[in-house]
Amino acid sequence: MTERCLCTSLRQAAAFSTAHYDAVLAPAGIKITMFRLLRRIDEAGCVSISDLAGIVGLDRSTLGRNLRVLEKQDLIATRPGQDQRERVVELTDHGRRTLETALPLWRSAQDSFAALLGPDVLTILEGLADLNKNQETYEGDRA
Amino acid sequence: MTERCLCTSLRQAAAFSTAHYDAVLAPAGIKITMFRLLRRIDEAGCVSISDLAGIVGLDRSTLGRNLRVLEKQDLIATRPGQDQRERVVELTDHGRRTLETALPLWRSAQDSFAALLGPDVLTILEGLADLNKNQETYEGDRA
DNA sequence: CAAAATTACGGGTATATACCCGCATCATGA
DNA sequence: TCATGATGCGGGTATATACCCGTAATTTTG
Repeated sequence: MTERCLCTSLRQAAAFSTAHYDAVLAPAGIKITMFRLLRRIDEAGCVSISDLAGIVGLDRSTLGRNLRVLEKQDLIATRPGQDQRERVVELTDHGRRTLETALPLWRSAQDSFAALLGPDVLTILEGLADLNKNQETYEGDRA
Repeated sequence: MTERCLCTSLRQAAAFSTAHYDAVLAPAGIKITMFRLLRRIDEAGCVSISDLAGIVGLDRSTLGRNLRVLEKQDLIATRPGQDQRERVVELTDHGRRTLETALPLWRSAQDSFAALLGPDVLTILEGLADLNKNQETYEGDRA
């Protein structure tokens, strides 16, 4: 019985949780990763890709590709900003409706997952999310 | 301040931890994902892809692709098994040496990460890894 | 024993992610 | 004002992962 790799445990737990949220969100037609982006874009209103990347803590190019998928599904729209280098992102109507459909589903996934974990684990998990605080420029707000 | 998504927190924590382990393992020329596979293959001695997939809890095709990378780096060798449908995997000498180089590095990554988390979180995290127990056929052994 | 079901694998495709590089565009300072 | 440097973005490529499908081999069963 080799000692468990903490990193591997975390990765597996993340994969498990992702599958759980994805399954619950399925009726809305989006997955947890995309839900997260939509929610952040909704909050931000109208952001550049780089700014959003800072907010969500993703690489800019990663985010760009993810956004292209969302755009193809007509969930978001992008257009050049005042600064012609920027592309500015915002939700479409369809994106807003999708987000509204997804929100109670997310709520339910969140609650059932929290119940599965139990209160102790919950507290810990919230703390875990702050590991990244150093890396990320993003700060203060929670999600 | 929107409520944090537990799934996203977990995913971010996993990403952070992965970066940590990868950085520490870098001198050995492998990442934590590959280290994990090498270690399991070493334990198993000589397994088929499907069996190994069961052990590590990965999709067979995912594992197949990962193994191809390891094979290209001459860390493992594959050959057809007695059952001609199977491909059987084992470490090469280079793979074994790499694993030996990597082990103390992993140890160090594990210790520093554990220290970063603190004992409470540690206990929790070990429990988290068992979330998958249901999904996975894999059982009993730890890593 | 031959037909049918099962199993093992690879390939295609998709998601989610990162890094590096090049090309625009903007901002600055000589 | 205009060269130089910084910034924003996309593309190329790579890793890590999954699902589905087709093909080949084995096992089961009638």
